Amino acid sequence: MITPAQRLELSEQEILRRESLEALKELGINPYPAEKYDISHSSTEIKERFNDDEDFGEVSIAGRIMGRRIMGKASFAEMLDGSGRIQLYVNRDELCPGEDKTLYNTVFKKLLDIGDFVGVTGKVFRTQMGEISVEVKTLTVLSKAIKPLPIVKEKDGQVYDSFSDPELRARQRYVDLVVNAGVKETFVKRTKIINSIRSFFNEKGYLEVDTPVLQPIPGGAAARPFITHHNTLDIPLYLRIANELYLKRLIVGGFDGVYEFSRNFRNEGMDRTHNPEFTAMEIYVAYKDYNWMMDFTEAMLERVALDVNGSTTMKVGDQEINFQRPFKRISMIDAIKEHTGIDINGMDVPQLREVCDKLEVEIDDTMGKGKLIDEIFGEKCEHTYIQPTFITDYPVEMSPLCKKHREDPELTERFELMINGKEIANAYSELNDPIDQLERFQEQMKLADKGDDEAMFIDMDFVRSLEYGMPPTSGMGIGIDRLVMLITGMETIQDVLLFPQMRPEKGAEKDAVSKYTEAGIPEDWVAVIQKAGYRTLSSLKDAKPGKLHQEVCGLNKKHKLGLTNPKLDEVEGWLA
RNA sequence: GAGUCAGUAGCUCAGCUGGUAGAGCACAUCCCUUUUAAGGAUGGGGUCCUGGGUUCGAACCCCAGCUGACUCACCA
Repeated sequence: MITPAQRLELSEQEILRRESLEALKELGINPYPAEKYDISHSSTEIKERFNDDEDFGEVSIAGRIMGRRIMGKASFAEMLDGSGRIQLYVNRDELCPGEDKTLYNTVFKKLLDIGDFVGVTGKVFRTQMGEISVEVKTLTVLSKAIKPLPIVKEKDGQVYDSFSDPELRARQRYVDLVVNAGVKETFVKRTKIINSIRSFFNEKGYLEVDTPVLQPIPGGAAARPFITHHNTLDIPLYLRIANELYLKRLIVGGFDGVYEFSRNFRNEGMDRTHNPEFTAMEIYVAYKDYNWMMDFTEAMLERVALDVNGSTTMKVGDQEINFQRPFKRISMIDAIKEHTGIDINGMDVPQLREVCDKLEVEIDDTMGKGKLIDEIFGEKCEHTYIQPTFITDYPVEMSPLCKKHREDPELTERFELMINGKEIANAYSELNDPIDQLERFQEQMKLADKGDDEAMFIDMDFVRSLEYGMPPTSGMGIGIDRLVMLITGMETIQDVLLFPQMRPEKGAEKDAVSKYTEAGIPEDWVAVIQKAGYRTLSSLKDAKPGKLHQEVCGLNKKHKLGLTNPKLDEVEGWLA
């Protein structure tokens, strides 16, 4: 039954659907049956395998009704299953060969709606318009939708009435996935990308591992962590900002190659490229250096492009990006020289500040040498690298976990991979000198004291592990969400996350029904009073009895609530 | 955190200089032949984000707030 309170809260269409739901039950049809429904084909299988010269035979398919075109005793409907859409042809006398035409006239034409799940069996054929369709012999209601879906129609690539509000799309991803073509495909691709990377690593014999998400010291990156608390231990714990230090401990422990797809958490801003939780993949391989890792990374990405797109080239916006090996390699200092004509090699902090002023690069007083160079690069060079390019040899101050360059102690053996003007991967010859590592951590602490709230914490257990000896190792990290954005051509991280973080939905505040009844207002009328705008008991204080009386009587009539209107003096009593 | 713009029917959006709230799709009723973003006719559906203010009169103007989008700054 639909209660008066529901009648007030639901839209007309929702009420109609609930009434259809009741009507189905009265006909003895369970709108939410428990039994499984056997499916013989997916819609795409049917469309792929249908051949006009052969009898396809009977099929059994199930999915959502996404559109209906009803014409007397014959109708067409569109069914959406997990693989795509297929047209159904529903003929009254095929579906109901006997005298009783209820299933067609009442159930199909009146009680079913767009969004409902049904299963059908029937024969595959091609209509006069040339569309491969299923002629429905049996129809089973599998699940009734009591909320109408947005209707999105499409013809020749032109989309009509698209469900486009970015907030609603992300908040109600289930609706987005159902009605917007291509959304599913993005997420299928995401999984394909991850699977491709995983098989590439597994084929090389590297081991996928799990390391702690709850960490006593949030290490391995410079970022503000989420803090939580463990009751039994009575200690603070942090959600991981990176898994690097744990993977390196495993290299100390004797694994030759380990990797992890790591959900990381950073308590920082949110925008089109940042979500509080995101996925990074990190891999560490013993006895390798960053030159080897560049070759390896190239091979991995070429493989991913081939696995996912079937080609090493892909269009991103106006650009065509080529993942064919080898990628361009250039040192950071050379990149800056190339784009600004200035050779910063060997410059000290005052000189670098001068360069920044000259290039109109914004800086502040807390910035050290590494940060200054990074600013110049970020401002003048980064965005120009459209084709995959390795930028190598970063300043030592920026890379506290990275080994110093074999030829220049001012630099580190680090590379970042730029594609389409953005950083996609980051890799080092890992620092395995425990004494150097401790000093670098201490440098970070000094930065923290200077006000850099992203400087790293010191993880003494990690330093201890290095003291036991870590083989020369190269590690690489890749931002999976951003890689997926690149490969799927999506412009925001929200488009490649199924459930991006959102501000909580806030319903308008309302007092509980009991608060009203305690004040002597009959329960039946509470929802009506709230609908009239008096959502809290206190807001009712200033109400004029005459006006309130008219309002509630009006709502009773308008929404066909079937309540007996109160007398004016009764309403006065509510306000007393 | 700053700036710009937006919030009107279930969805997408009009709404002029302040003067009775609109369209398409969806929905309902009726008609109907294998139709295809089906068609025809008729109809129902609104807290114009919220609260103040100005005004004879506010969806529209002013102020405050809420929510969102975009741009910028920081982080991946």
